[in-house]
Amino acid sequence: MNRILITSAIPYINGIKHLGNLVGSQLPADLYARYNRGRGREVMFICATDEHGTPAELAAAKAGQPVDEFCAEMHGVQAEIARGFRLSFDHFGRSSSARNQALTQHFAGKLAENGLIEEVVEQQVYSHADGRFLPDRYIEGTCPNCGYDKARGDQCENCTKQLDPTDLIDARSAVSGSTDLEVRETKHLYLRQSAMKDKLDAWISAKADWPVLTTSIAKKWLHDGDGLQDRGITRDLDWGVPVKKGDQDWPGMEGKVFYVWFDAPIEYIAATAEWADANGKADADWQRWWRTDMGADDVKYVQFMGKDNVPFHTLSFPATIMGSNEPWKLVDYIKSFNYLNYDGGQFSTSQGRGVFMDQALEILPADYWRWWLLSHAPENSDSEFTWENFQQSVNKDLADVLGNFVSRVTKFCRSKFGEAVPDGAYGDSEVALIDELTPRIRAYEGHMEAMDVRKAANELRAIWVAGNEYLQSAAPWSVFKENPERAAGMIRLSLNLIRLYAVLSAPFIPDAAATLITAMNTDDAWPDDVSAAMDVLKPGHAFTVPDNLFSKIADEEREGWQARFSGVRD
RNA sequence: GGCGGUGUAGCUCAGUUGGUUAGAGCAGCGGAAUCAUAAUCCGCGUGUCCGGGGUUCAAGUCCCUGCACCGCCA
Repeated sequence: MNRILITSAIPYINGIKHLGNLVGSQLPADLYARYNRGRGREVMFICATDEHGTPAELAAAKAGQPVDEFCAEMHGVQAEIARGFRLSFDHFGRSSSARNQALTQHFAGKLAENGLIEEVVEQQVYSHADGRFLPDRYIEGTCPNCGYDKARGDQCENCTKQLDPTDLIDARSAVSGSTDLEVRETKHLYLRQSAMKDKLDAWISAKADWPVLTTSIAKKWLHDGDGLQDRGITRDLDWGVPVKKGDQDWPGMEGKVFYVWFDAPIEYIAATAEWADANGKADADWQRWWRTDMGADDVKYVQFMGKDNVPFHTLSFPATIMGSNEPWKLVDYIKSFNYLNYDGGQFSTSQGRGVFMDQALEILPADYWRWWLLSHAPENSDSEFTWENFQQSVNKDLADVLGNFVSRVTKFCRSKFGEAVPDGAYGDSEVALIDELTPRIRAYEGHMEAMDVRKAANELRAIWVAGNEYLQSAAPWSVFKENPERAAGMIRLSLNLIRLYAVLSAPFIPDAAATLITAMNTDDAWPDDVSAAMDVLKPGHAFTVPDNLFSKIADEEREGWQARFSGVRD
């Protein structure tokens, strides 16, 4: 399979994500995308904003904007931050697109045709003042249990008791404060996931190579209690995909929209169609990624997400795909992540705790964050961000080991031989280094193929260290005094090593890699043959000495950030 | 209350289907070198693998139990 389809869980439109969100989906997805492109494979890397639902409506109202304008603006903000982190999406779509609307309605129609949609009448609270139905959590009142006066319709945060909105005393709308509420009957559509339980179970059971985090969460939902439950896929809202059966009206569902979790994963497909539209491509150009009857059988499809998104991607979305009875591409591998904690607690969007993506970029270039986050990715268990650890790791790995290697080699060369690759033969120590590097690079590739992010980072670091070890024992600065030609061979190898590092490191630290490629005045072809790769830069090849790749984080800086980010975001 | 997860060196973490003296990076200590961003390289770990039982020739690795922290659900 030389075509790889990669999707990252799509971030909600409401606000800017924190570093924990980033490392759980978009960043490792980008790492994998860049690696595969580096290996010469055809990659389609898709992400988007998840724009529908009540939180977006309320955030827009708070900002005094129509919800569509609000989303358009926030999409722009998130896209800009993604560029700042060098997330190399082929397309960053929007779940509110016409493409997604049509596809979502199409899937709903097919599911209905196949008897997988059930219409259910239920009771829900309607607010006359707001002119809308209110989700349970947007109804406030006094808790009948403990008397707390800001209990929510789904749960009292004070005594943690689960509530029904009708339990609340003096219930009022959390949106407007109005007490003019009424319980009304309303009809909703349910996706009959329970009818597909066995099929999903068999599918998941066959995925022995998936991370246990992924399969264990899926199995839990499949087998816990009464097993996989049907889920409502519609809501009484204005902002969303209107409920339709394909392009036909759906009697009795007028004025309702599909619930976000139904339309959000369909956006992976729709965003690829958006990509085609944006680039003047034909439908066949996106369908070859998604329709197994149009070439997608040759595609390897990998999804990246945090563990909170696993149920939707292992059960709900596959139920949608399978239930359509159409030849859509199912996911081949789901890479899931645990949570990243922040300095002893959790990152929290709602509480504004931790470092958010825009703030991170204000402080330091993307490469610093990319390197630390990926080399500490929460793969096997939750992991922890601390400022001391961040400072030490980044200073040591990036500035001291990699950056300083480049600096010492290029500056030594400039002072003794000038800014061109010197002419000198390779001896035993150079061959020995190549012999050490070759299995290391193969191991690095293996970890990248397996999406073992931390292991890949560790191997890459070891490859950087090998250069310093070599240089230290070869000691061209000493050899030069007696045998300049021998020293020239050592430096020629070291300059080629810099090029090698740039190529290998690009998925982790793309900006620094690009700087090195430019400085070395060379290309970024992958080192399939390490020996040959050590001979790309020929004697006489001109280069320039780059500025220091990474400046170090000073203690005072770290302390300042520590203080600045100790509280909550404004 | 139920279910699940985690608990390994000062810190962040690896430890495959139970099998030799439990590992890595960072920090710390000692040394070498001086090309380089006072960077680099070499050497140095007697850790109750949370506590307590148990299975086994053999357990960080399996079972039971207690404790701590964290999730999810009622």
